[in-house]
Amino acid sequence: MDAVLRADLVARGMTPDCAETIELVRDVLTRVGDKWTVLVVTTLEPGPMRFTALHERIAGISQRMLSHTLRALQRDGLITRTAYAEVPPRVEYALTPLGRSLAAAVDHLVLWVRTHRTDIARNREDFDGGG
Amino acid sequence: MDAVLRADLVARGMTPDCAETIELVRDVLTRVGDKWTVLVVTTLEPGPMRFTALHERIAGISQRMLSHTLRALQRDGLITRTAYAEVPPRVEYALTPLGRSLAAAVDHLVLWVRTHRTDIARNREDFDGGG
DNA sequence: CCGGATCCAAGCGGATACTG
DNA sequence: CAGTATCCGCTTGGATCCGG
Repeated sequence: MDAVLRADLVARGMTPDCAETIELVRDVLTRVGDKWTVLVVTTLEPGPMRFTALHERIAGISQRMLSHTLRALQRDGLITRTAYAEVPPRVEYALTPLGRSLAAAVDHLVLWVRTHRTDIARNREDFDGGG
Repeated sequence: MDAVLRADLVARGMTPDCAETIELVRDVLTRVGDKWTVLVVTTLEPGPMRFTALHERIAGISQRMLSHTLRALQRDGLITRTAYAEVPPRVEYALTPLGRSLAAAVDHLVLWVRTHRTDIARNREDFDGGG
């Protein structure tokens, strides 16, 4: 991954274990924080869904980005991809237990945002307006 | 913000309130998930710190990105910036209560990563290696 | 000491067209 | 139906120089 950064963190007095954790946290946050991941995961929460169903329900996403996002989630083991040998083809995506547990962890952040969004909005207005 | 996306979410059957929450969640995750925010926040956790101290402790960050990251955090009200009229100039940054509460919310994600990082690493290896 | 201004490279994400 | 390929603009982030 980013061995240089890890070495830097260790040099700052961190244990290698803690440094690697920070790396991974940033990595996970970067993935979850991209444009579509949260929407895809929340859309999958009720149950398995097909590619086209996701494409219809997540209005505004392109086929390319839906495909990329699904593949990234699959790579991390957060969703499963099941292709059925039928005509026409059918592919279903579903959250794994790991994906569900991540969604639960993200829920804490969702709760934090719901609680403090007015604070943030006001802070931004003050900062932008008041200089 | 992204009025189009919000309209899309509402069209999907979401309440405007919930749609706005998802927007803000994505917004916060995007901010927190950038390259340096987590490191800056964790570095500030022990107490207030000067620009140069941050620059030294967060090895690898450029002055430009440190400045940008600090300003973004300040804009959201997550840190304070205190400039002292001295020669040479002295500026101190510190987490606000809001910033501290966000750090606590992020801690859940940190815990999740600590718990499941081996799973994720193995999933990626399987996916990359196994095709 | 603190950072703004400028320039530049890499990657994310969108539109469109095309396959099994 | 479920994607892949190509092209392209925009944003992120780094290097460097300059000002208060």
